[in-house]
Amino acid sequence: MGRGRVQLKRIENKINRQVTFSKRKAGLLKKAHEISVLCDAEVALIVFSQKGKLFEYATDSCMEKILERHERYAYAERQLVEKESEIQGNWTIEYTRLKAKIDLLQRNHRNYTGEDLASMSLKELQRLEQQLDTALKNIRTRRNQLMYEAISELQKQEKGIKEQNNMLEKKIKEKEKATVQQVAQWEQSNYRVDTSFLQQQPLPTLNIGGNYHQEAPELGRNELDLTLEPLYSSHLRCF
Amino acid sequence: MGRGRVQLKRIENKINRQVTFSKRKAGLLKKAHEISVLCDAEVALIVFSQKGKLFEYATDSCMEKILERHERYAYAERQLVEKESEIQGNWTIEYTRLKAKIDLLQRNHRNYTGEDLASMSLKELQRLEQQLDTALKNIRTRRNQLMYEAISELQKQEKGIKEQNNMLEKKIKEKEKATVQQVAQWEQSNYRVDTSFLQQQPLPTLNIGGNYHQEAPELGRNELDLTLEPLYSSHLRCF
DNA sequence: AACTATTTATAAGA
DNA sequence: TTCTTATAAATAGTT
Repeated sequence: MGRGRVQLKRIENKINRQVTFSKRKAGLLKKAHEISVLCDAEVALIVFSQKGKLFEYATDSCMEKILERHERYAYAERQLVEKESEIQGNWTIEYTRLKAKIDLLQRNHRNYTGEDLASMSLKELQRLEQQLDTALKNIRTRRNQLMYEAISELQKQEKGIKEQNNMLEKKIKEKEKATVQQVAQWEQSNYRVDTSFLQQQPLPTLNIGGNYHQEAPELGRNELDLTLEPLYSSHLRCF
Repeated sequence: MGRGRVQLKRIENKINRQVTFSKRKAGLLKKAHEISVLCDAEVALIVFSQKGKLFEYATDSCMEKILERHERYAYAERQLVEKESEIQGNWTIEYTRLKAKIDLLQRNHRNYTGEDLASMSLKELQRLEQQLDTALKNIRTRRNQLMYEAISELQKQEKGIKEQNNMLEKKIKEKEKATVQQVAQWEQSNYRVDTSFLQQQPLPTLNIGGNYHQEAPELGRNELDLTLEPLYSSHLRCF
């Protein structure tokens, strides 16, 4: 259609090519529109010029709809998008729900710390007071229990240490007794003997016996000291 | 191009429409291909027949590449999608954050109601006890204030009513006095007068005077009764 | 699907 | 880019 036959190959002359592109592009868009109207078809036409400029036609000016239809048709990619937006929707709802929950909890918590009482009725205050009173009783009971346990443990440890001490004392006395007897024997049989080494021999045995029991009591002592320290921890104060 | 002129409107004859679609579709695909080759352009053409059948042409048979380029180019829709998925990412983070917050608040709240104390250390228990004690003090102060206000209001109203009563009593006495005098006068001047109606005359005046002040005290009474009712409201117990 | 009269598109030139 | 115009191409109606 024109003054000469056209071979189906790239037009090498740049100007020619551009002009032809312009003309044919118009024709193509026109024909796309025509078939769309005449034949009730859905058409999407996308053209990028060599320079990268975009031209497009879409039936009812709804390119996205047609492209989506195409993707659904050809690649079932649409299902993916739907799934994503569904998740997104759920998240919006969930988000709102969580926010509301936090709001309520925080308001609630403020009341439980004795703040924001102005808006509460006498009835509500009495209810809150009762709840806190109960809570406080539970807490005191639990605290007392813990303290009692700690004291019991201490007493037990004290008793253990005392017993150990008694035992050690007994051993020392026995050793001393034995030593005295031995010295006496030696002195009787041989007057030249040197008794200076006897002051070192019994002591190691005494130390080894002591190590076994001394570590546990020390740990117990530390634990109790910590729990009775002044108050400073505050992860109940996050909000 | 054809034996008759064609109006740009839907071809009503179904057969004609289908035939025309078939012919024009071929022409359109051909022209799309031609411009693509001749002018070195990138073309994507999507056509859905009325029946929903898909026909497509794409330069270098690479539809997806062209569609992606289109989305990137024309609507910056790609950025939108990215932004959305970014929001989605934020939401995941936000969601986790909120969940954690709720968790902490709930654990916290359970402690504040005296539950789940087993896992708390003595130190934590003491801290909690102190907080609840303070809260309870605040709550009791506020409750006492409210009760005091209610009592004051009642006393004020009581005083008002008493004053009113005194005034009314006074009025009645004056009226009686006046009546007695009048009767005495009438009896002096005329012995035939009927005095039976005099027992009804002053009473209406007394009732009218009373209405003005009696409504307010009644309201005050109800308010106090309500606020002192037994505890049953429980929107502090949502979780 | 093929034919063909006609319309339409467009290459080349201005 | 646009207009003109000669001509190729497309296609409506027909077979």
